[in-house]
Amino acid sequence: MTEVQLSQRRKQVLRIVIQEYVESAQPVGSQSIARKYGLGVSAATIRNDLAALEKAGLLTHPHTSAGRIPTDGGYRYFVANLMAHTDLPSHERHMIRHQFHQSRQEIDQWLRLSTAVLSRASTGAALATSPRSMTSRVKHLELIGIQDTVVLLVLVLATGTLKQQLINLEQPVFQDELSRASNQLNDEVSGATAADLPAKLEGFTGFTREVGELVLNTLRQSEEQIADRVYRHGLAQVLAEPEFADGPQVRRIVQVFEQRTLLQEIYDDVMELSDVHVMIAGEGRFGDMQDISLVLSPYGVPDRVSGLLGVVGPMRMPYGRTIGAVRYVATLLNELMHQLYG
Amino acid sequence: MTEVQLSQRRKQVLRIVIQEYVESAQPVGSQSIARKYGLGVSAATIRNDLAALEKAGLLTHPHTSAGRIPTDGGYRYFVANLMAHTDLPSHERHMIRHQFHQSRQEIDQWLRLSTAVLSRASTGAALATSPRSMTSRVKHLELIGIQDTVVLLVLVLATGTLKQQLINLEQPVFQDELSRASNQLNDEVSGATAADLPAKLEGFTGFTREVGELVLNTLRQSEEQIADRVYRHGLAQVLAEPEFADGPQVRRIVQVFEQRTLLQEIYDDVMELSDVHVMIAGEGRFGDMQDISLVLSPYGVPDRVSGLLGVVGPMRMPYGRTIGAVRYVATLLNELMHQLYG
DNA sequence: GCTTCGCACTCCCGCAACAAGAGTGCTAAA
DNA sequence: TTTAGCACTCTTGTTGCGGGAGTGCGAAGC
Repeated sequence: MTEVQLSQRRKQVLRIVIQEYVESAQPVGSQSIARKYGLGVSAATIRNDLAALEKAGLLTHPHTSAGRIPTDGGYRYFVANLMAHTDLPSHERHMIRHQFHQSRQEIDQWLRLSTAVLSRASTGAALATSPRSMTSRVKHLELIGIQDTVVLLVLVLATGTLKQQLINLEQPVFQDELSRASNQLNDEVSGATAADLPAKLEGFTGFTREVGELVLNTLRQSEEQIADRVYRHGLAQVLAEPEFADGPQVRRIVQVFEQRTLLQEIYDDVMELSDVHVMIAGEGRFGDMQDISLVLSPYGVPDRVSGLLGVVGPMRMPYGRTIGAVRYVATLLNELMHQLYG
Repeated sequence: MTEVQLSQRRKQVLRIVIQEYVESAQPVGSQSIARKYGLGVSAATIRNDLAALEKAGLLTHPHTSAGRIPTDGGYRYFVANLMAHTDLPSHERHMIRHQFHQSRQEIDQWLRLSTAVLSRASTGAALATSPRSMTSRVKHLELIGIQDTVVLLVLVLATGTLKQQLINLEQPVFQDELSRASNQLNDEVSGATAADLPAKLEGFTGFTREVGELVLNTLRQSEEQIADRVYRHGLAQVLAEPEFADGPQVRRIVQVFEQRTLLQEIYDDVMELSDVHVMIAGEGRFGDMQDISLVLSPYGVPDRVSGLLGVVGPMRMPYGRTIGAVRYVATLLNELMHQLYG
């Protein structure tokens, strides 16, 4: 992407337009800029600057005689070059950290809390996926009889993730047979990955073999799917923003918020950088995301577990603050995960 | 609640008004009724009936010269006395049943599917809670070392539900000590309820005792909280309904949809009857539920597990069809749960 | 007593006209 | 390159005016 060259003042003007528009949601005109921010030049000069910025594709105006509003490109330029990288204020950071240490020590709780915190600290709605294990390695398995012909297979992965799977049988199986099978399998299977497993299962037949195949399936599945569970919070808040006042817009953002496939698709992009990733209006790659921005970050422990978390909100978003919040929560989760999977 | 006495024709008129309004979302007037449904009387007569129904509090009109629309009370009367109890058409029932049998045999999957099916079969958004165990009885426990000082406690309840809990230790503990503790505890603890447990823990000290206390806590917690997890689906669809075109209404329904506390509060009401429960505009007991109706049903196995599932949508809702759908899905879940916990 | 007819009345809705206001774009001068 | 001036454009809010749908009511009919 070849960036446009802009004079200092024009950058300043662009920064002001975005700042004002983010605050007020109203198009901003040359006069109000000249009045509010004494740039040492007159409104007419600013008008010229605005026209230039518009020609460069960074601003637009909804109709001939309205003020300017930023385009997708304007926001991108702002985020890439102009934005002040503001960390969350320290008292907020402390409060958040405190909440995390108060919560029960569980991944589930942490992610719930993360989305709650993130949506509160931004103007958007927060999303998080449960972490995916990169190298699914079996730690332990357990077979538990629920009914005569119903058995629950519990699989503990090396990362501490639990997988469960019900097994419906034709014939009743008794607990001692279950124990035998699970002992046999535990000896072979523990420490195995999806790649190792088929070889190790060679020797087994019958029920034991059957269970082994199930373990293999579950293992493969857990490596493929990234968003076993999606945590969401704060949709009501983002719907209060004026850009989502009309029907079609509401449906757009709700769809983005509800669709799990989207996260699946974005996952690889975000994972490549290990930092916060801003996606404005779908970046041309995703369909119906007019006026919607995502601020996403990976979290986890390299080569062990990783997930996605972030904010979905209007394009007119306080990016500095939002990015700061997402980054801070991701860092916090990284710390916690590190303690687990160090 | 003392019900009003209505002539046959007036009941018929009320039924028509509701039916038409549910379809069109437009106020319905005397002429269109007379034209479309030849009741053998003129528009003027219907006008009198409408006036009477309005006096009885079953109808209202938004302004002097508009047609009539049903009130909360009108819908309640309709649901209680007038509604045709329509089952889902049999091909839909078959399709749904088929989907359930295709899905992986897991409670999690079933509930996801239930909400997907319900929102598709109604005009609303679907909700379901994970089932609560009525008598939480420990079946088995497992202690798994994740890191030197981090242990994962896995608890399998008699119902097949899994509970997990991380334990952070001061001192490293080795796997053989974990095995010893879990063997000791399994002997004592399996089959125990929250009531039995304290007595059984008397003999233990140190690490083993500590874990025992955690088990007790987890057990108690699982009996208290009803909505460990809430499944949701189809919000986008319900937001397409015309009554949710404006901002405040949207926020209202999104809040109802997102709030878990609401389900907590309604739970007991719905559990008392074992059938579908219709709540129109909050029934005066809940605050901000203008124009919103809930159709909820309990599901589960008596005295073993129970959860809640249903639809939230506009008050202007095809109640017959929706109730039929909720009832059918609940029945299906009951069957499946029965196979597990029968 | 219920039903019907006729008719005046009310209120919403859409449309057009209009004025005010905000902001632009352009030209010419500093 | 900046500035001042000015005409132009477009939105927004207000007002006024039919048209239409539906009501409410009195009087007549069954």
